[in-house]
Amino acid sequence: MRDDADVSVPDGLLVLLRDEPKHGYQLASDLVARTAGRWTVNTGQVYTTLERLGRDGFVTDDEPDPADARRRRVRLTDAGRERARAWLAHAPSDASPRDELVLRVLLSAAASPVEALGVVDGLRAELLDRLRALRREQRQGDDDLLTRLAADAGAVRLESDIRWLDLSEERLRRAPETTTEPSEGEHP
Amino acid sequence: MRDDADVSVPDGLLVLLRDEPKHGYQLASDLVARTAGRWTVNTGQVYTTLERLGRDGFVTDDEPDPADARRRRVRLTDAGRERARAWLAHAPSDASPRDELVLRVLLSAAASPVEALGVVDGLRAELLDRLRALRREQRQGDDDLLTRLAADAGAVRLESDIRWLDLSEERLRRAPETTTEPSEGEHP
DNA sequence: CGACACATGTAACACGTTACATGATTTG
DNA sequence: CAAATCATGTAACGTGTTACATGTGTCG
Repeated sequence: MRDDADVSVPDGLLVLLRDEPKHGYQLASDLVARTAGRWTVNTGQVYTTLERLGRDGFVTDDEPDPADARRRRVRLTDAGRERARAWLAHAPSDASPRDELVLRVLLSAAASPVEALGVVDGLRAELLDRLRALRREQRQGDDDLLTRLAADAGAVRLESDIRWLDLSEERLRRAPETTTEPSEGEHP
Repeated sequence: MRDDADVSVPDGLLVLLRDEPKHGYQLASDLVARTAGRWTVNTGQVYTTLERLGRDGFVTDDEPDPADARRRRVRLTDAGRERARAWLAHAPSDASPRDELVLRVLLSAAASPVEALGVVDGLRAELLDRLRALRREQRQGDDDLLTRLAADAGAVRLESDIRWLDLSEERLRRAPETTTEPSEGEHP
């Protein structure tokens, strides 16, 4: 079960553990470091997640270092290593069925295409603002590969969301007939 | 609290309730109908969500229809109507910090840019396959505004993900020095 | 010493998913 | 009548978030 689920923290931790056994606190800071600060986790969550990963056989406790019993290192099992590999290899299954932005437009378009045009306008204005702000920041050219990759992702995502809103506006204008359809059939 | 959270089901239900008071089962089917089948909810979840929305003052029970006591209609409060309006008006806060695809590339790039190139290749191949499949389906031209909007969203998203992977590949090729940095400073 | 980073947890809650349990009503 | 649909729920679990509680080590 949970074959096609795309879950972040557990899989992220497993990927980090491929290097070497680590302890919880280190995993939390590595996660921040390796995502250019994009991804922060509450340290506590790391421990509960590790506990579940242990229960499910993806990690085990490493032999404790007698000189430093304070830290509890955890290492990958074979199953854990395989899961990390598979997670890296396969794209998230979801081709945006449940995208928050899309939902807003679809739900308002179903009720009233005219209202939906207003919603599209508002959303696009907001996204354009964000894109401008992001471009301003990026002009500083603060290096670091990871930071650049993440910044690219943000910009590309914003651009494509805006492009989709443009497309949607066109479609909404073109077919604004009575696609209203308030509910079902007034109920039996 | 929960000011900037972007949650789907509760807000989606509130939007659907703007039309008129509805009961749980109807909300579940409306949700499917109004998202062109992209968004399905288990009926049970609707009821637990409605209970929480009621507790938080966003919906209340409508006066029961004595002729049809079987169905329990729920209607928006003023707070609920305002929350629905605000949800429609504002874009999801998150400019992709926690995007599943981005995470895969960042985490593998942090460990080894060379490995990351392989990851990028694999992910792109998969996304290209999906895009081709989606294009094949779309060629049928099965009308319906909502379906088209959702299909556009899927295609635009896939295209932009692929574009980002292209960009990332370039960056990874350009700076493949020793960005390895296994962990921190070998711990104190 | 006192502040701060290191390190490991627990508790409570929100949200989402799957799987059931239980009936009433409609319709073939 | 039997099956499908309508309708309302509960249970168990996974995941994520925030907020604490509790210590140890280091360093100014």
